[in-house]
Amino acid sequence: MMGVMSSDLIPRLWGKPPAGRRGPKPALSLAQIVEAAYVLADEHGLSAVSMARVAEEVGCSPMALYRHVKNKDELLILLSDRLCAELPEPSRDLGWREGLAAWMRAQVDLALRKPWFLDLPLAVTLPGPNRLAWIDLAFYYLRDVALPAEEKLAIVGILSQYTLGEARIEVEAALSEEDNPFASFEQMLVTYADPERFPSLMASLATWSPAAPGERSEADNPSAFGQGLLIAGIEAHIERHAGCSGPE
Amino acid sequence: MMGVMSSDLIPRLWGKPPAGRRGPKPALSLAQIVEAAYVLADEHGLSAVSMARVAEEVGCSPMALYRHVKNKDELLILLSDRLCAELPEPSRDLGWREGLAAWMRAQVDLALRKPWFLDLPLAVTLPGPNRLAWIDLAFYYLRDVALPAEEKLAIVGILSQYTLGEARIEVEAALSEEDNPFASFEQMLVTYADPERFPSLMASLATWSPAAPGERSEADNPSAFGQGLLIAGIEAHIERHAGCSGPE
DNA sequence: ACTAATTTGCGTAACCTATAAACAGTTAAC
DNA sequence: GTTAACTGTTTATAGGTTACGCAAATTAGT
Repeated sequence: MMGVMSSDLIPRLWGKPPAGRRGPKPALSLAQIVEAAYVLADEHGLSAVSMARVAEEVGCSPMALYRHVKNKDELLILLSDRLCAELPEPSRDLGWREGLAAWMRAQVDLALRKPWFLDLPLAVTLPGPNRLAWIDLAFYYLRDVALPAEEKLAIVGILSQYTLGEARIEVEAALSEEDNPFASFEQMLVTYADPERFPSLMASLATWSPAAPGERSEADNPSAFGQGLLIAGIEAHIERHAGCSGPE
Repeated sequence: MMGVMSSDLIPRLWGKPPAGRRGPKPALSLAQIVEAAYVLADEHGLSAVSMARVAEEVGCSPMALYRHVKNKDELLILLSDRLCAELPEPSRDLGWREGLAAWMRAQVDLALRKPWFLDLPLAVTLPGPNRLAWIDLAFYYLRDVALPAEEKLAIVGILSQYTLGEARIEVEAALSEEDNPFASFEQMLVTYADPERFPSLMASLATWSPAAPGERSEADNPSAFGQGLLIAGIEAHIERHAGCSGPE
């Protein structure tokens, strides 16, 4: 009957100690499989990570992988947690503002270093040990901020999501070097944007100088704006709830 | 050699008038294909949207579709813009705060009505006419806010991204009715969370009462917190830049 | 106008991928 | 030893996509 929960993903994420093993010794280990996928993604992009290719790499039949992983999506979740192990921890001597900013930047930098990360179909990835350690770091920076755990969790979630978007923009910009990341967006606008159809948008954009190539509008860090906005929001929220930090 | 740009996606998104057609009259129209995909997704979920199934629906061979869309991903982009046509426009008599809140809520509500929306592999979807109209609405609410167009664009992007995450949470919660959306997250924590390994996280979570089922912690709107945070951030940014709204 | 070149729409065949199902060999527990 | 639990393989099916071929329609050349 196996009243097992819908997913053994969690034990697999955490390298569950194999229970009462009865059958033959496994020739493959999960770590080995994930590592093979990692190397493949790193060297040939995420598209090279097919079950067949991974199997070939570890020397087994493609279907053998399914004894260790429920399906390809699960392998990719494991892969994404594996990637989190590559995040370099910023200094712990930072205030929550600078700390979180560095925390975000490290993630964008990782995406720049491993662009295939953004090809992962993430959605609602359940964090594994490595990602959870990264979240723990965010909580470290927030340690002196007087907010309930659930709000901190929500904040970390929002920052993560923003970071992902920022990473996408920067990676795309880096790939089409010298080319504006909004190139296709701009082209679309100039070709089809109809002031009658999109009046508010066009009115606002009318005052926009599209930033000459090679020149950065604000600082040399285009993500500064979004980051600042989010940090400001957190600040405002903290101040607003400064007095009511008593229990209940 | 056809120095054609990498993508004819844009013309396709905008229902490009077919130029100097030379060959036989098309038996299929793009709109017809997208509509078939839309109906399939609506009735049987996104997994029912396979090239073969769509082709069957419009009465042609699977490969015929490739004369109208580059690949399945492009079909899905068209589909996602088609879905944006279903967004009901909130009242225009709202301040920017309330307007943007309603704008976000409408998107979450759409996701609740069409859960398959969240299965779309979106990433960096280039907006089509319908989505652009929706963005225009956001700019309408921001019309009296004195910020440069690029900052407004960044804000809208951040709100969109947050909304998507919020939608995911609410949809998941609605699917596992009565069940905590963080069920697996919580289970993972109680099983594996090690205070030595994740000290900051566990310290913060130690003061967390996991909210009894059926009870909502804050208001009956769990998204209030994130929305409030973002709106507060925007407010703070506006105030900070209140005086320097002059040109350059 | 008539033909030929060209361009376009669609189908067939073939390949790769993911994965379900059935199978076979292995080992520990009884 | 028998059995149950487990590992990996073989086989089969469905879906996405490329290569290619034929037919239709439009344009050019005469």
